[in-house]
Formats: sequence, C-alpha cells, structure tokens
Amino acid sequence: MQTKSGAEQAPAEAGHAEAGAAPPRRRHAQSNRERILAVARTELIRDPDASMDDIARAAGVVRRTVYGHFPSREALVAGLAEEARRDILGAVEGAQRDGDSPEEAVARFDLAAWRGGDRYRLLISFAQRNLGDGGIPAMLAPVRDRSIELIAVGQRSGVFADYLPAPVLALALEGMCVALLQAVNEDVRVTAVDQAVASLVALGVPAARAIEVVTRVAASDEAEAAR
Amino acid sequence: MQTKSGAEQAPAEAGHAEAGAAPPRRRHAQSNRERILAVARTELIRDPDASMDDIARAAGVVRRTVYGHFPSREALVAGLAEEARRDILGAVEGAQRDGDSPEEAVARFDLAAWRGGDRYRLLISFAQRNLGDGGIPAMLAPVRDRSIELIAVGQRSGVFADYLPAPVLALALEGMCVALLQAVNEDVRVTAVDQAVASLVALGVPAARAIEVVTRVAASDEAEAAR
DNA sequence: CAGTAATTGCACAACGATGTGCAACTTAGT
DNA sequence: ACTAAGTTGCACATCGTTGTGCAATTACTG
Repeated sequence: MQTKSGAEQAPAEAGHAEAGAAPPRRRHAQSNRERILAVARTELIRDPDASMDDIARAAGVVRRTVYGHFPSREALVAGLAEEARRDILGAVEGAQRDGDSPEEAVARFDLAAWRGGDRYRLLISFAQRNLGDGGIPAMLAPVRDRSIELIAVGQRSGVFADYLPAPVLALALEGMCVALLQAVNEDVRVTAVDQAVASLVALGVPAARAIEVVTRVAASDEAEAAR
Repeated sequence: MQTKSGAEQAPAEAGHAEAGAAPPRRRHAQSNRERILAVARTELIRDPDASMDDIARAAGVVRRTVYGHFPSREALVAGLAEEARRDILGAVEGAQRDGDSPEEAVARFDLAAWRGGDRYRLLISFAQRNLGDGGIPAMLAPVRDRSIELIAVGQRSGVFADYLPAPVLALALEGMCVALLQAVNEDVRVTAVDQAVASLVALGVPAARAIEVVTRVAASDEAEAAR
C-alpha cells in the first residue's frame, strides 16, 4: 500500500457527464481499452487539444497505461477515427432502400448519421483540422458523396429546391447537423427526428410534409430494429 | 550586411492566398500591426493551433516582431476577438429596420453576419474552444440573442416553421452559415445571398419567395451603401 | 495458490512553444 | 544627415507534452 492505488481512482471524479448506465467502478474488466476510447472520444470533442494526461485521468487511469494500449497519441486518434468511420459508414450504408423517394432517402440518411452521434462529430472535427494524419478527410468522403447524391436526385425530380448546387447544400446540411449534435451534448433537447426534419425543410420540403415523412421513416426503422 | 536581412522577407512566400488587391511587398508602411492581425485571422482559421512563429512568418515578419505589437499570444487572440466582436456587432445592429417583415429582418441579419466573414467564423471558433479567455462566448451572446428573437417573431406570426424552438433553429442556422463561410474559403463559390436564402428556406419559407425577398433586401442594402 | 497480464509510479530525454533581453541594423520623419 | 522607432537575429530560461524504461504492485485466470 505504498501509495493510494486501488481505491482512489475508481471514483476518480470524472468531472464530465458520462454515458449513463454503468457501475461506478468497473475497472480492469476485460477491456480497459474500450473505456479509454470512449472517454477519449468525449474528451476530444470537448477539447480537441486534450493531452494524453487529460484523457488518461478522465478515464480513471494513469497516462502510462494509455500508452500500454496505444503506442502514440496519433495511434489513439487513428483508432478513434477508424472506429468512427466504420460506425458511420455502416449506419449510412445500412440505410439504403431501393424504393425510397428522395425525401425518405434523405430522412433515413440523416437518422443514420445521427445515430453515429459523437463519433460522427468527432470525425468531422478531425477532418476540419489535421489531427492524426491526412487520411481522415478521405474517411468522410463516402458519406459526403452519398449525401450529395441523395440531394442531387431529389433536385432533379423537383422535390428539393435547387437554389444551390447539391454539394454546397450537402455541406450546409452537414454543418447544421453538427451544430444540432453539439447542442444535444450540452443542454438543448433535440432528437434525430428534429434534425432530419430540419434537413428536409432546408431542402425546400414543406415543414408539415417533412415531419410526416420523417416520423414515418423513423417509425419503420425502429420497428425494423426491434424485429 | 551581417545576414540577409532587409531584402528577403518582403517577398516571403505568403503561402496562403490573401485578400485581393495589395502591392506584393508593402512593408513597414504605417501599420505592420494591421497586417499581423489580418494574417493571424486567416491563419488561426486555417489552424486554430498555429504558433506565434507560424503567424509571424506568414505575415513576412519575425516572431520577435509580433511580440513587439502584442505582449502575448493571448493578447493577440484577444485583439482579434475584440476586432471581430466590434465588427459583427456593428454589422448586425446596423441591419435593424423598423418596417421589416420577419423575412426581411432575417435576410438583413444574415447578410450582415456574412459581411463579417472570417471575423465571424473566427469568433465562433474561439467560442467553441476556450482560446484566449472565457469571455469570448459572451461576445457572441448579443448576436445569438438577436438571431433568436428574429426567428421567434417570425414563428409567432406564422411566417416561419416552428417544428423546433427558436433557440435551436438559431443554432442550426448558425452552423449552416459557418459551414458555408468555410466553403467559400476553400473552393466552392457561395455568396451572402445564397446563405441568406438557405436560412430562410430552412425556416420554412418557400424557396422562390426566399430568393425574391433576399435579392430585394440585398439590392436595397447595396444601393444604400453606395448612396 | 501460482503464474501471468495489466496497471502503476516514478524518472528521464526530447521537442516545441512561449516570452524576454539585448545588440545590431534598417527605415521613416524632420 | 540625424534621430527615433521599428525590425531583426540570436540566446536563454521556462513550461507543457510526448514517448520510454523499469521495478513494484495489483488483479485476473487456470
């Protein structure tokens, strides 16, 4: 008992709110790595310049331990980015439906992106700066391309407004989505449906119809998930 | 001629594109300070973690010289923030018109915010992180409050959609605006009018009407400026 | 209970960034 | 031409961060 090891850093004042349900001190378990990743995610969203030490102690761990899981900060970031990439890409690709109207397609896309939540936001945050390596922006390319395509299709069929070219609209929508995602991490109460509706409205779909479409799609998605 | 002083840093490869018209090497002039501020603005937008050295050499100046104008990095950031605050606040307050409809009001507001351009974006970038001091978020509060109020008025009069509360919509619109502002700094061609139209559409105004309103307001603003 | 993997506490080197001091130099103003 | 302000080049101390090494301590597993 040389120092104050075992008992004091389990309840290490996390300081920041954490994902809800979990026993106060479940250390070691099997994957300390998972927790480090999770904490690093929220911590890097809060402050993109968080040091390894910040992250470590936020995870109730010593800095040295983090290096036991990730050889370098860059590796940690890369791991985070990769996790995010897989997650987002999977969600978006899983949202493909052949019979979808442009409105339904966009709604499903937005709902899927929202599901990524922090992961999506972090990836965009990484892409804007140059954290990790230069390959991160490329990770987002497929998602962005898909978004652009969806919008373009809707514009051609006259369902979406075309006062701006599809790539620009996609960017604007992404910015809006991130802003809302950020709001939900602070105080405001916003849901995936809200965000999807906002996207459709910004694309020129009447609000009433947007709400109708999105709620319908959301319901069907949900029912499908609980099949 | 001990070293290679006088002649070599005038044509110091600025590296990044700068505000259009300016003689290639206008050093000393009267206000090297102005240029440092301008360069720091664009440089900090590009990379929020740009070092004093990065900024200095991007301004064609040595690091030590920057410290001759600003006692510390924090002071430089504060100066930049203050400049931005004054600029944005002035633009937004100058956009007040009593007879404006909610649509016109929002259009004027957006056009004014866009005029701030980089300054607006930088201020938001500062507010999101904690650069400089903690007072920066407060600088944006008046602008945000005004934005929220404009939207709320429009919602009450039924002109704007109310599928989301005004504060949330204001945030979403801000995110969109910043995203478009960022796009214009890279490659895409977006104008203040485009952005204002996007805002109105996102608020549920039909695209055709949004375009009509914004172009009218923009034209009147412009005519007024060239009075 | 023994063995093994993980965690911990230091200590340390290497960098990069900040901020300051000072002497030499260049430029602008009168 | 002279002066004063501004700029420059370096040197230096200080800090915070990164990444490693290693021995001691826990915690899990068979």
